[in-house]
Amino acid sequence: MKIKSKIWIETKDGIVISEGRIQLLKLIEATGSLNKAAKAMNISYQKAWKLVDASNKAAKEPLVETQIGGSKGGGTVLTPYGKSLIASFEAINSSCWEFLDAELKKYAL
Amino acid sequence: MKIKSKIWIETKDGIVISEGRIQLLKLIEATGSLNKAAKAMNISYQKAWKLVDASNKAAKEPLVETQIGGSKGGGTVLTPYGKSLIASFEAINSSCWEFLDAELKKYAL
DNA sequence: TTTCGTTATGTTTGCAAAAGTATAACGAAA
DNA sequence: TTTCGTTATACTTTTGCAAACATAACGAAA
Repeated sequence: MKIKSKIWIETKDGIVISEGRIQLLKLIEATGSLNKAAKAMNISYQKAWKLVDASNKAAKEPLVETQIGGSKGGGTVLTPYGKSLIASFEAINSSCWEFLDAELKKYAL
Repeated sequence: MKIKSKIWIETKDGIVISEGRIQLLKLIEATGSLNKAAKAMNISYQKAWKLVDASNKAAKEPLVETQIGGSKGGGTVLTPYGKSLIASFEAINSSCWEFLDAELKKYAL
């Protein structure tokens, strides 16, 4: 008997961050490229782009900044705001798991 | 900026209970019939039946008991275990919401 | 033994979400 | 001014899953 949860943060403009998007953002941070991050996650570039675009539009300020063209083709990097969102979300998420496990123990099911 | 969550309880045999199933179980309790509960929820009987069957199989003991045939055709009623699961789940769920709201306030996003 | 409303289950259909395909735009460096 | 890897976006195809459809089983009561 296990209790599970999925949490996410949203505004009136849509979902800002969720478990799946966290993974993508971390890979962007690691690779400096949305294209490479998508490949590492085994999802299409198009899907990855839509996720990031939706998060950027839902948040009060962008989580990533992109650059098109150049000798290296371009790239995507996290903004300081994006980095802080990841950290906060992960902290809340793991404390939520702890909380729920403790709650479940209160009941004899 | 709002934080949202979905929680559910599962065993190795599958999902025992979740937000959607709670609603169905409550309507079964109110109507005494899976068929009527499905109609009230505007879902097909087949879908409702699958949900209830999956819950029954995943839990250590059934949440509902069904009767086939008879002058009234049959019916479905909650077991005491089913009733206690509903109560526990709802208590955990609302305390989880409170917890997450409080957590979010800790971070300036 | 016929009727009726229910549970139980298999089969088919439809559709929306996901995946795949294609292509344009970009700009630093050689 | 050509090349290259990237971002950005439109269009088409696939496919997984939910809904719809169909039907059997059941048993108390008339």
